[in-house]
Amino acid sequence: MYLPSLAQLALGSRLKSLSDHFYAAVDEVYRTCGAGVESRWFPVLRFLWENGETTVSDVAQAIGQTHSAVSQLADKLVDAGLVCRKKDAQDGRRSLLALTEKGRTDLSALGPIWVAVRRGIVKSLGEEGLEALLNALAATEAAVQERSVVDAMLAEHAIVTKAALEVVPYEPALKDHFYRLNAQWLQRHFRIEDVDREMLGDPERYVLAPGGAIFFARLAGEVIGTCALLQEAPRVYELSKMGVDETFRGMGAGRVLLAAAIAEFHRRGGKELFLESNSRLKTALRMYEQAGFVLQPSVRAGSHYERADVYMIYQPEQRQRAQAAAVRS
Amino acid sequence: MYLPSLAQLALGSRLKSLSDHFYAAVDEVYRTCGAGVESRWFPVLRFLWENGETTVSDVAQAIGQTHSAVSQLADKLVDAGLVCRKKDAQDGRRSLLALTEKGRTDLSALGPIWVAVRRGIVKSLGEEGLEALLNALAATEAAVQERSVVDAMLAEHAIVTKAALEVVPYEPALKDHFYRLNAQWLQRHFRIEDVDREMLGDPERYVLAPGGAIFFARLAGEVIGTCALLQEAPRVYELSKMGVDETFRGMGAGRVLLAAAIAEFHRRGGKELFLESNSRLKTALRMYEQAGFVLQPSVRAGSHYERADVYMIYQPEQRQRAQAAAVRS
DNA sequence: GCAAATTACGTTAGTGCTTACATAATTGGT
DNA sequence: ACCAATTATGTAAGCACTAACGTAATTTGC
Repeated sequence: MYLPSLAQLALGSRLKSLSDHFYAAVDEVYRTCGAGVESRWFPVLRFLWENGETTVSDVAQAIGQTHSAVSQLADKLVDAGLVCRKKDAQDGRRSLLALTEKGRTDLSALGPIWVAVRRGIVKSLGEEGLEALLNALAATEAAVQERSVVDAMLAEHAIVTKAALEVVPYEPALKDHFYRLNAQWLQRHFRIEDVDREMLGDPERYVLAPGGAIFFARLAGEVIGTCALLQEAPRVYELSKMGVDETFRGMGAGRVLLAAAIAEFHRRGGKELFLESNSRLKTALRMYEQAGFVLQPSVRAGSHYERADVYMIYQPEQRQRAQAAAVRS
Repeated sequence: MYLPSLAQLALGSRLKSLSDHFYAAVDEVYRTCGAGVESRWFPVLRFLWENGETTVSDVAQAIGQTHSAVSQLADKLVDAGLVCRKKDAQDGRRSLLALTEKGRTDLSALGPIWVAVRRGIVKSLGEEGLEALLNALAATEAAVQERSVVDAMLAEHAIVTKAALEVVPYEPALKDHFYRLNAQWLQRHFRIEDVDREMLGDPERYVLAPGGAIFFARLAGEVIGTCALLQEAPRVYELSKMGVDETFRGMGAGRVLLAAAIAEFHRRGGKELFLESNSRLKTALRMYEQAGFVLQPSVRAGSHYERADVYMIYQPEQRQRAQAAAVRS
């Protein structure tokens, strides 16, 4: 399942999907139990049952839909013989909805089914699971009700766009981010190998001490990406451990981190810069290419990683030549 | 807001409503930020962005929708210039979807907005609130995925319909049900008078101690109805405080409770049993009649209740005579 | 007391998705 | 090698809902 990995970003889709599942589930129960109703009728029917004669708008207001929706649904319920429409004597604009005798008896007969629905949900989600869901829903409904979500998003957008993307060198306070940001893509696409765990857990010892460097990208206070430059041998460096938080991709963090690492490589007078990666990481590979890395025909001899099936070397002149050739053709 | 009060029973509607709210919120943000995309496109676009060229079915599978939905959405994305369709060379049936150059650059530009969306949701729901929501969603998705919800509901339905309706006498653990079940119909049709509140709040003192009895109807573990027998004077009893949970009406709970109370009246050697009620409670009155109560021409003198406008006495012989007369005519 | 604004509702057109069906390409069993 | 099943996709029809509009009734402001 892919959607859950998008977390907050696809809430609408996930909620919709769940909603459809529940409607379908209840409809199936109604059908197999021979009840002549549909799950989407429930809020209206139940409201009428509890409140007696009510206007269309009142129902709409109560169940959080438009009056049109209620009006159209009422048509169906009238067709099904469950509800009747009356004109309000006091106010000629109003149309009063009420259960018919048949509606009332049919709903009474639905009792056991509703009980089964309720208990079935409890059973399959668990007492606490259901409790948690209902609480979360109630809280979310409250937040959404007063537009606070939209406002918060727009406010954050102002903050984020105003904030500059900055690259900062390693400092001990950022140590955990080094692990977190790399674990994210490793777990998603591969698995964390022992050699990763060592280095990610103690970057000062395995990266900085041997003459390497680490950079972090920070945006509006959030650490959203990292990248390491490892010293493999005198004047030979490896670009590695590049990770950008999934939810912050596409903001150029990778590019600026890469640029910072390359600048550092030059600053230290390096003469060879390479990287190992995996062919699955398409976006990353494209970015490496654009930065001046050139794909080598074979894997680097004696790689540290199982997952390495791509070997690139930083050769900006050669890349420019290749690009020029592509344009000419 | 009415829906939340329905808790589990209207999950579909509540989730749908929330889903729409989120879609609308994100769309509003996109619009005010001038992004040329719609919130519903997000899962597809994001998936293509992360995975490059993919088939329609793969996308559909990943985002949990039908291939038709993806196919139709792809049409729109092609119209918008964000996506292109290619035929797969290996497999002529397949239609490969991929971001166009424009699509890729547009999505890159969307980064800050996605960040804002994410952070906005965090801000307005709170760190823990969001965490709770996401966890609950994930758990629910898992449960729903494997049909366990439908199966559980059907299983419960079998249990509920097969379960015998049992009547049990009062015990302290059931005290709160006495209040709950009576408050339900009182609030619906009348209001809770002070005399009610006293008795419902402390049945041991006001019902049992003066020589009365209370019964509960239980179905598959759930307490769904109650009924009290009050001792008015030596050998004179009042039937009162009969309440059946609205969602369990029509299952015969009222009838068995009534029978239990009458049996208890006989067991105690009572010689007069009466009740006071209200003419609005049509179904209840019909039930009383069938059990042997006979409507009296006037209200009982010195009634405790404002709402009493019906006075009935338990006279089974007389009722039989009346019935016989009705048959003869 | 009467026009203007508001309210209540129904209707229409449109959207996003589904199911059902149609079609073309591929795979598999014999 | 060939016909039947399967797979991948597109298309059509339908459903639930919304937004937008129209109409009738009521309220408000002067």
